[in-house]
Amino acid sequence: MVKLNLKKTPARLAISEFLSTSNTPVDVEEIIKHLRAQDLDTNKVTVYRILDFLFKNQIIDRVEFGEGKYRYELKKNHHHHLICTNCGKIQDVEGNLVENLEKNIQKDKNFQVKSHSLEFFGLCLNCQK
Amino acid sequence: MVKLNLKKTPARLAISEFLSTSNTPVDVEEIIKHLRAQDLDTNKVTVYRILDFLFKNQIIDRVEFGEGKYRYELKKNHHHHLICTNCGKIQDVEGNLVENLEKNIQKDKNFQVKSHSLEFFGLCLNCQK
DNA sequence: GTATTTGCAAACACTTTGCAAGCAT
DNA sequence: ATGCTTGCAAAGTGTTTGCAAATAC
Repeated sequence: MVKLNLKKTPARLAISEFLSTSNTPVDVEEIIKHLRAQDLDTNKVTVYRILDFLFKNQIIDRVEFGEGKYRYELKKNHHHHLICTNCGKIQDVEGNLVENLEKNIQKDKNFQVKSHSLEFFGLCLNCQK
Repeated sequence: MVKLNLKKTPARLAISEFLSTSNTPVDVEEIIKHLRAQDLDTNKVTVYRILDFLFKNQIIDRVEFGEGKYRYELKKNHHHHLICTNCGKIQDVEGNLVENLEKNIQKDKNFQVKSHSLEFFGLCLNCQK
């Protein structure tokens, strides 16, 4: 793991554990619900702060699926997501895939692709100096 | 254009015009700033309602770039975006590209890709019934 | 013991809703 | 004339901040 001044508080341990076992990006509400289920009544603010901490230390990724809120997942090998616009189910697609993507997903995953968004983050020419 | 019960109010005309001439997705703040610049003091709520109207009628797209807010752009041929994480500049990448993507962008666009996100929207097997 | 972490209250940013007044057709 | 559109006020989400109390080490 990363070397950090990380105190192992119950909330942190539980959130890390939850993110480890969850196989899709989760939102804050789901995290709190999970904590409650194991009798941890952690304040929402604390959850945000823990996520912020993990995010800034590059332990987790923060993603958006057009819902107007963030989702979080442990950093792992690069992958994409299949988001069902009907039930909200989120599946991972492993891969460095790039070609005939939608067709293959349609075939291999039985997922009816309606649309996708591909965004790049980085530095434009001016900002690379 | 699409046939709609669309009254041509000043705000709608100005927003449509702005979206037509803007070559990147804009947020609500930018729209309001633009309207003010031409002496249209349109209420923020009205802007949201007009965007909602255009979005629901599939005239515009609504995108998210991990900023915690929405951006809007006229629907057009499929493309991706280059978002500078330093200055916020957004560029379009035309295409049905899928392969060696980052390398090519790096080379052709002089954009230093740090990361990208590729999300698919559609229906999972259960929801296709 | 001490610095870090937490909870509470409050604020903040973005977006949506209810309702009455105003306007385009 | 009338139904669509707007403005205002308010509320609804999701997220962040200030500060004092609690806690891990």
